[in-house]
Amino acid sequence: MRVSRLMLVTLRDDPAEAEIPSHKLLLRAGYIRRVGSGIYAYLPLLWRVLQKISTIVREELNATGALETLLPQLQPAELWQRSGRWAGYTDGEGIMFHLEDRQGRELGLGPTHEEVITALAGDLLRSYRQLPVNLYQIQTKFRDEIRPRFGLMRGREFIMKDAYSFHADEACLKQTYGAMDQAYRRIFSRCGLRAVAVEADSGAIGGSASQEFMVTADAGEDLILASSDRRYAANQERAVSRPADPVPLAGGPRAGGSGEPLATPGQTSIEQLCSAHGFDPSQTVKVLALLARFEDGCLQPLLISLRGDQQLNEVKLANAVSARCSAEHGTLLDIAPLTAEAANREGLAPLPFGFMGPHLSDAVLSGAASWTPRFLRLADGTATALETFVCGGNCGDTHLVAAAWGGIGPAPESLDLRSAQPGDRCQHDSTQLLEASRGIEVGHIFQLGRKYSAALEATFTNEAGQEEPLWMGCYGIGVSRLAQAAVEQHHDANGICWPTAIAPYEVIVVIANVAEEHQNQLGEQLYAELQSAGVDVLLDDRSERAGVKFKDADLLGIPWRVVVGRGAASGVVELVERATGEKREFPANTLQETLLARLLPERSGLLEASGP
RNA sequence: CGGGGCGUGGCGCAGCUUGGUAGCGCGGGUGCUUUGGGAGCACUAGGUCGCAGGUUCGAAUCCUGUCGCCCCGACCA
Repeated sequence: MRVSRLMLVTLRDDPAEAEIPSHKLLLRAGYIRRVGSGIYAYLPLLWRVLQKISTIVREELNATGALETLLPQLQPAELWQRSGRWAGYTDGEGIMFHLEDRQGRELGLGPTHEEVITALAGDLLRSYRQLPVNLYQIQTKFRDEIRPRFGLMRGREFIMKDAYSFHADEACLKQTYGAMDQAYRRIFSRCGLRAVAVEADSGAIGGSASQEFMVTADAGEDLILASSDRRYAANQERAVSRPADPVPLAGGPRAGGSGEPLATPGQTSIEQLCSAHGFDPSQTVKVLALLARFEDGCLQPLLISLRGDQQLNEVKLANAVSARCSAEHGTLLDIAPLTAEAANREGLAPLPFGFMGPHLSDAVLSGAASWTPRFLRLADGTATALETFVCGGNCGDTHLVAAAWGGIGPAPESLDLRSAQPGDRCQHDSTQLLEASRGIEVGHIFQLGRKYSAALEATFTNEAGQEEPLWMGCYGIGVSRLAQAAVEQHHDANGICWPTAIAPYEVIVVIANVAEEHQNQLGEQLYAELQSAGVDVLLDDRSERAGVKFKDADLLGIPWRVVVGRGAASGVVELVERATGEKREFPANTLQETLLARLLPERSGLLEASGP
């Protein structure tokens, strides 16, 4: 391709709309244009990148025996109502764009395809003899994101590879899950990305085991916690650790465990309480009042106890609340702090905010207009493990010192609700500490189990002749996000440095001065030769000054640059490697050999990392 | 949705406090010179100052409303 015909529009200044390097560079180098919030045009250069990534994804998935397909994006509401996700995905903070056709039928624009694929699988897969099957597609997904940001990182329309596998039993599912894990590692490696696999929460999709693939980058939206020996890595949403030991409260329980009242005027936070009376935060129990809202309209007050020095992990809490209530009340829509104003609107007497203890009576909820008049009481294990502690006295300006479970009432149900923090000791080895880094989630694999197949009655006949729901897995890769993540990981002050395997072009031949006939002729000749050797090559034939063309070549990030300039008359050209800046001069007639020797291994991708 | 910010030629910005009819840099076009790291000179085209009301003799500037976009939080490939 000739640069003069490429519709190349590069920008000298950073566009005001972009914040992070990859977003700025993709805009400046003419790879993308914003059409609306979270909606981008993939310009010809980026489309080539996306196609190269897609090819790698196809090759690796096909090698595992997966089948490519293409499913509809416009999906009937009825399908989603059957799986029970229509309400959750359209009400509340639902992410599904939905519409009505002129017959008044409701339709959704696919944010994911579990429903469609499971319905099809239920139709087509009837016998264990047909299993396992793994289907995938690469296409645009639509999600009404609460806040689109960072260009392609979180768009409302984006390209995703999604795959769904179907199995006769769980062992087979685990086998395919493992194969996908390996395929994903090869895909990211071939794309030139440094990616790490981390344990993850399953989120709205549900299911049991799940693992995310994170491209490490400062601009990443997720916090990864990993042990220094690399044997453990998890998303903070999911991460577990050993909490620091509490500082024991001297003297044991007082007043038979019901605690001794202490005047704490205006001391509504753990910090204020501790600094006023010399307590350590780990000697206290803090109590959070929250309100869970469900699909069926149920509003369930929550009373959560945590050790004072710990932070609540909202993902763990949401999972715990769903597990206890969703069977009766449907999808958990959200959990929000229970505020004084909300309590007032319910017609309740004021709650002792800032002085709540774990034994706050359900009586404070009696007469509530719409809430369930009983707290769901849960506690983190660090709180229930305390023999004695300081907690709120359930009336204004009073705390209880040296209270104990049993003395103030029974301990709530105990589970892991705390956020693991950088610096915490690891569970697998307490000499290892968790270290934090940031990551961009580019892939996520799930063992879904039978959630969707049971809901949509997608069954098969097993070896014993009985009908049972299919076992399912699902596996996603954010293709357009991956392209931007690659830029985030591979750029410098002058522009993008694409890994060769996903670069839009592999080589750019720059004619320094098109007015010089020698240069022109030699440039054209090299361009033709590289093309016929199967190289993806650009020819910068524009009548710009050399400096402009060099700047553009660097900004675009083409891995190899061949400069046809002063040496052209004597048949000498210069070869420059974008990533390192390394320059070497060659006789033009040996260029192709030298270049191909470098290009061929780079093209196949498999990185230094997985090396010999 | 809560909090913060911004809308002025294609892009990046100034002007707004203290109203007087719009400017700078980059980019575009033409010509000459230049030609290995975003060239120089000259000429030139291009803007209902997001939109709608209001105040005023007069509004980019002040007031009200509205729309759009960006950043921080909740959502996720």
